[in-house]
Amino acid sequence: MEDYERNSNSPTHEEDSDVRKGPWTEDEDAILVNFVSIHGDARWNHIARSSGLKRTGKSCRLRWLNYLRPDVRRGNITLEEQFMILKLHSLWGNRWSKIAQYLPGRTDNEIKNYWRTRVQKQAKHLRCDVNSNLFKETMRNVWMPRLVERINAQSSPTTCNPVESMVTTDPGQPIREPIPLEPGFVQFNQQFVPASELSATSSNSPAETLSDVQGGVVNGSGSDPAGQTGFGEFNDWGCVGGDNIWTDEESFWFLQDQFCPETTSYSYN
DNA sequence: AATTGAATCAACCGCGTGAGA
DNA sequence: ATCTCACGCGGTTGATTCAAT
Repeated sequence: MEDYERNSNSPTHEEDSDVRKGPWTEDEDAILVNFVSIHGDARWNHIARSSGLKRTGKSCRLRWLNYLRPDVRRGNITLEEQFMILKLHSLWGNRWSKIAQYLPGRTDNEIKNYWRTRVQKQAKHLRCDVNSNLFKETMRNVWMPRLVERINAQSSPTTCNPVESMVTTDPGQPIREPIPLEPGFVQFNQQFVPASELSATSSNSPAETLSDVQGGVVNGSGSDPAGQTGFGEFNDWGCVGGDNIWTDEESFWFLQDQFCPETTSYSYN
């Protein structure tokens, strides 16, 4: 028992067979919730031992944080959340837990999964690396403005302000606890976004601020080879429903044309 | 209806870090 | 100053679900 208590991260052989792995049962969940309500969400090895769960402290912690915690949010990632993820990832890279701090109720695991499944899929679609300049430019100049458009479009004037008016230069007023507020951040749709990023410009693209893309054409050229008004719905981007203007394939070729014209040979229908 | 491949997500693993002895 | 331990983070895996054929 002492050995087990000393190092739950490297169990001995006998302990190994005693440690449960895999999906949690409802009973286990109930036990864990009960113990956390008594002991608090710390000292995970202690909770694991004293609860009688044959789980490691690590496993208990993960289950609590990602699933059982009362304030955990489930369901689809909203457009605003997608925007935040893109924005914050462009600042901090794969700092999932840090990004998660700005998305109340979302876990680092969920955000990480979102990035890997949705965002990296788009990179694959574009046949480029997720860290490549092409992909970053696509994100900055097409997808993010497009998300802003969609966020504004879905905002009812009576219930929600357009994005432009949600951006404030006053970082001194925290909206939600326990979102940490860092100097230089601004509020965007009840979230805080680094102010410098909202007005950041790309070296080879037109100035691009949130207000620049208000309900408008993105990426300066605004060229829509199909003579239409938008860039499609990017269904793979988690945008379901709506009236698709472009197919994924058309979007792909458009983006390819924008950023890798030398490699593109195609014709639009 | 059955099969297969892709997508999704919960959970595990290894490593780094910080606190305390 | 060093060691041990617990915790947290990011990467990865594997089971399940979904969609296409």
